[in-house]
Amino acid sequence: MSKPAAARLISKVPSVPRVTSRRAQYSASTKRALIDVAEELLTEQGYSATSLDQIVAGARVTKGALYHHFSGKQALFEAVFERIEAEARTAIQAGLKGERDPWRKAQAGLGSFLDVVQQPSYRRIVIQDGPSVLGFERFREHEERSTFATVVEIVRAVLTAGTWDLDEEMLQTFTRIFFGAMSSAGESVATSDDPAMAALRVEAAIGFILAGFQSLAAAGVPMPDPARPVTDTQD
Amino acid sequence: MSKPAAARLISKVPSVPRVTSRRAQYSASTKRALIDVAEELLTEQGYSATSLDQIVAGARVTKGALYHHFSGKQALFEAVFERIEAEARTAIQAGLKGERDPWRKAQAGLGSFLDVVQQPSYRRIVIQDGPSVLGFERFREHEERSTFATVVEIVRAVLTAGTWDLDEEMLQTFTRIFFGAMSSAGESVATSDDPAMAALRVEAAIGFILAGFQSLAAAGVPMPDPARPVTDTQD
DNA sequence: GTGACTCACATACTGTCAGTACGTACTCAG
DNA sequence: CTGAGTACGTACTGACAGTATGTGAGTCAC
Repeated sequence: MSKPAAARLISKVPSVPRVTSRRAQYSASTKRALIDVAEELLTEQGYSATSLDQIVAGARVTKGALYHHFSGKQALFEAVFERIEAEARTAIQAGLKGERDPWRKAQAGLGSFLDVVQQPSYRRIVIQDGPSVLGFERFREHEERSTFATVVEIVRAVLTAGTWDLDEEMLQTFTRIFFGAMSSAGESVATSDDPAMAALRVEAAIGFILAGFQSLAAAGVPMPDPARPVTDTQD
Repeated sequence: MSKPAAARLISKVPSVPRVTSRRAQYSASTKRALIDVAEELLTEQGYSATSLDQIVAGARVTKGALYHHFSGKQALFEAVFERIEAEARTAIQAGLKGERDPWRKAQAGLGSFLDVVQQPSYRRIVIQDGPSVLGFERFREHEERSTFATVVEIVRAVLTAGTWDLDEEMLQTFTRIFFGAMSSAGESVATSDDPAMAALRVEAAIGFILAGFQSLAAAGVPMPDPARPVTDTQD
């Protein structure tokens, strides 16, 4: 009994033209199954508490299959990580759709981010285990390409709307700050007893900070330039 | 040879009154040695890449000694973690000393925080491995008791100086936001090619945000209250 | 001082798990 | 039909966290 049955589940092979072979479909299916099971177990138990034996058992294959598709445990983790982050990115960008005003765009982006960050898989795999398993370098690289890249554009829109002309360095700095603020705030929302209320508070607080920006813009206060000494900003 | 010589290094046993027994001193010394070696190796290699065999070899004891003092690898990590965080806290509070004005206090606190966050041991053990090894719950508990507690007081001072009366919930929210902002900014400083310049940029950016607060305070803009529906703060 | 007792380790072992080496069935091009 | 390559399965190894148990050096009561 239970000879590890490889993948099936390819229900409707279209009798129409052969674009990929059945073998390739089987292969892709087992790879997907591995990622699916891994995501579930990694979310529930975390990286170190999840064994490869558990994963391959859940996917009804053996370690041979796993090591055929992935170079190791970390690579499998990274595949799961990438999928979750990609989903998060599209969710956030979907929330931005339609918003034209930079300030409202920022608020909308924050809202969808606060939704994303409450998903257990995102919290556990991306936020909690991500930096440790991938190392900070690789983690940062992923970030830059996904959610962070989205935040950069929002912050850019907000700051240029404030009529400040900014060099790229300061834009990066502001984005890092806002990104960190949102991550930390999102985490407090996720762990709150009343996430909905906590989310409202976060949105209010960030809104207040943005209002401060608007106030400074209205008053014509210039963006500080750390390249020049502090004393006199203008001659 | 090389029978694992237990701790010595108790150089000057005072012939004066017995406050602790020699045994207790030996014991405390080997415990310290374990924590010292563990901190070094954990900083260099990270948690999972550091084996207990390495640590006990470095401390010139055996696993028996380690498991006598600590319940396991995680407990040893936590001891190291606590010491590093305690040092960070005192360093930050030392930087606050003397500053009376809340706004200057915030800037000073930020400055010392940016110093702390550049230490390899803090970055690796607290920021990178901490959440994953301890789990988010325990990590948060440590945070609340150390650096976070300091930030709460700074933020409270700043906000009350802005003449806003705030409920505790919003204070917590603002603190979370600032704490996250500082952590993320600090990390970008630490990984920067030119940390000194990056630190200046971060200080300028946070200063700008604080200036926004001051501007709102001057204009008499009230603190938003998410408990009540959105009132129009804009023109 | 001397035995009893306990603490602070050391030694030897076990179970678990990531990773590897190698065999094999199945598919597909020619 | 056949050789080749893919997509696995099986069996094993080394490393490592944790445990069970032994032991000798302090410490203390008398």
